Amino acid sequence: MHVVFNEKDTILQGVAHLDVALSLDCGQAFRWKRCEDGAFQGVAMGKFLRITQKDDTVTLYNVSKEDYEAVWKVYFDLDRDYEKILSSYTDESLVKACRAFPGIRILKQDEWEAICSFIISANNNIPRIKGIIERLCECFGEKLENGYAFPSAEVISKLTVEDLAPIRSGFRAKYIIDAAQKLSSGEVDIEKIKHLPFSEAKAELLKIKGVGEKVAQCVLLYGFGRHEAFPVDVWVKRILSELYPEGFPEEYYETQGIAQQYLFHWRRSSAFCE
DNA sequence: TCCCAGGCTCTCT
DNA sequence: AGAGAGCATGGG
Repeated sequence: MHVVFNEKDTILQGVAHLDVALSLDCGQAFRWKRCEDGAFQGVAMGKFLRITQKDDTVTLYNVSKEDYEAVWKVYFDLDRDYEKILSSYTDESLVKACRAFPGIRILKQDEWEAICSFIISANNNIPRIKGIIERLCECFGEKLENGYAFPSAEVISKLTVEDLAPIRSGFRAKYIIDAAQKLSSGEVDIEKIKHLPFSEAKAELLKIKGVGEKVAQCVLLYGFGRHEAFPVDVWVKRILSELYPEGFPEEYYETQGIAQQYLFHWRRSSAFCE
């Protein structure tokens, strides 16, 4: 991959294993919108981004070299060798899933945003998750030039369940507030979690109300970049019972979160029945 | 009207 | 330890 910085934009040429649309809209992040012209726009890491892709050329508009290096290169996981990872998958179903939707990358999202987003995801569907998060940002996030930042844990920690009524998150409101309070008080420490072994990191997240096994796995995968995390929702549960009744192959442990994302998207799509 | 959704908490065995 | 009810909301 070749990266070009012109006066305004950052352009990636010869990109391999990156499908921007698929990665931004496969159920791991909830704040991206597809524009009528096919571009994607959204806010992540406190910054607005407009991004387009044509074949193996990706353009990040109004992105400086500094922002690319510090933010978006990390967010899109561009330093990881997906060719190497995907080619290590020899399992028949997994190969099918990867071939059906090549280019999905595991986004490295903000840790707090991932915690909050996946608390909201509990017993919920993706369109409604997006709506709740959008209202959360519009009501309590900092206004940017384009859109709103994700509100900080500090801001949310001072709110009540009644304050959150406008976002219509239902029974999850009390969990959002509990998470914000535990994070802003330091009872749950993101910096500490980053350096803990997997099971201990998960145990820290489980201290938050509304965070159970599945949400914790999602947070570790999408917020902390822990690719050994393996979230099991209803779709992955179907995959496991249908295709891996003896359990998911252990040989893929280190990257099983990536495998899981391909399988999740494949099982939800019509391609699965073909 | 019913069922389902990237589940969790609480309670009862 | 494991099973089951209840939970807010809205789309199909």
